[in-house]
Amino acid sequence: MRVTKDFLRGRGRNGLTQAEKDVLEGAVERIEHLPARRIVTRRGEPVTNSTLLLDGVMCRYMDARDGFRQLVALQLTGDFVDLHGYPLRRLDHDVGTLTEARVAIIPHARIDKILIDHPHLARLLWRSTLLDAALHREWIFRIGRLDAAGRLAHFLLETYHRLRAVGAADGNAFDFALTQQDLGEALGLTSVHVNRMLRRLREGGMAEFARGVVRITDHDRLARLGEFDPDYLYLETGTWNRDD
Amino acid sequence: MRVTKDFLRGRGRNGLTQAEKDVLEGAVERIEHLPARRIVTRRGEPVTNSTLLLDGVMCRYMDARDGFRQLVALQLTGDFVDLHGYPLRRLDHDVGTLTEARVAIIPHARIDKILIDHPHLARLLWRSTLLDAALHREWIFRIGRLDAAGRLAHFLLETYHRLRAVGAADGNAFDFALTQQDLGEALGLTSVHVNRMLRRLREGGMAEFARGVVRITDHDRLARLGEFDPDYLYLETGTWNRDD
DNA sequence: CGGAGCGTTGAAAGCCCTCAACGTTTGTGG
DNA sequence: CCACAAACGTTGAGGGCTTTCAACGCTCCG
Repeated sequence: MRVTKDFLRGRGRNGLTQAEKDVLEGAVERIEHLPARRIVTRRGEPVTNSTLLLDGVMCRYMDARDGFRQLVALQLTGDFVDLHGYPLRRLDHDVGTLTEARVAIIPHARIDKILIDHPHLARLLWRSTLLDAALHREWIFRIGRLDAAGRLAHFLLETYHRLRAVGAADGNAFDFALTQQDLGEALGLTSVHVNRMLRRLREGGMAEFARGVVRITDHDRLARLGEFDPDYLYLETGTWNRDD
Repeated sequence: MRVTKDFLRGRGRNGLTQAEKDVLEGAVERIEHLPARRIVTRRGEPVTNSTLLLDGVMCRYMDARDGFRQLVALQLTGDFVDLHGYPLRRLDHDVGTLTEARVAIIPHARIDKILIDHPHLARLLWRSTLLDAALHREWIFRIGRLDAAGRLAHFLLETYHRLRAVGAADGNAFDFALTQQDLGEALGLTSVHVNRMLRRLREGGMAEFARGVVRITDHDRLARLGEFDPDYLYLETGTWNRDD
């Protein structure tokens, strides 16, 4: 089984030729296991490898003066966590794990070769970094324009659709080992208020989150509350994604 | 005079060879003039050209149900407004002008050729889209973790440093033809509260904004208030020298 | 010169935060 | 298997920041 099988899965992986999948797989230098709640990269450090997340949940974040931190991205299975470090050479944020994680390490020197020898694959690598940017934009919208309940609704649906694309959502539920504090750091809220809003969603019959499992109980009303439209995820529609 | 002279100016343009500058200049199909307050591209539309902003201020934004909009990016001289539309093929947000603008149109077919023939230039184009992503991340931080005065301070400094990089800030002042409503749409605030916070910055002797001109009167205190560090702008000189 | 858009200011209401206490779950060592 | 501690989750009360609503002044331009 290829370790890169979930890269762009459900989001344009079908645009890769078999040869390109082989090239990408061959670019992996090694696999690493990371414990939960570990800082992986600090902002400003020069980076020479990029990291493909195979399993687990990681995040990118920035610290505020008051000790709180703001998540700027949540990385799930199949995501390149820091491919943007290839053109940028250093990162403007920290990277860490939230759960235990398994990652594939890809040296930048091998991406150099891809740019020269495989321009079409290079364009898809570029594209994958821009899917992250589209997520960033939606996060700006979510924090800037939605109230607390709307932000939570939007975030849960975003995560649900992303996980479904890589086959990690089972029906209307998915495993999600984040704390209410984590949710608050992603949404610009306190954990106390996240707790209250989760209760509101639960009592409204829209979504439940307990013991590391999220269940979407009324997708339509949740989407209306969070003004959620999965357009920005650039998901493939109608195609079934086999494991290759 | 090259129309692409401000592309990556102050932010890595020196990494371009003369030949690459020529290639980029040659990729321009035509120049267009746009009036102020015009919608240029609507979300979802397929895009086949990319737009380099030569002069003026443009923005990217998303509409909320309540009629308000959230800016997700502000584009200044030298910015590619929608280069991400090249790998993505369609946009997940609207694009519009705030002031009159002059733009260069670059067909995607010509970028295809750059990817094949000029991998190093391709990497710098990729990089320029990731500089936008770094701005997105900082916007998430700003809206998610700073109070209203901090957001405003941070935003004014960000704009000041970006304009300085392309030679469009004169000492501690720069022309900035936005309304307080525009600022609110960028910062997730109402125009009324923007007004109050501008007064606070003015009375605190930190910054002034009147008649389309911003003046930074105490860079250090403003930076402290906005927790601003220009690191994420990836400016070439690394300097954020005050001119006072 | 009149109107529309923008800017300014005040008062009141609402959303979210802070602080605090307590209950629940998880993990660890005896 | 139990005891215990630490982390996480839950709930209430009060306060603060921002919004809402409203009114009015200013500027610019047709």
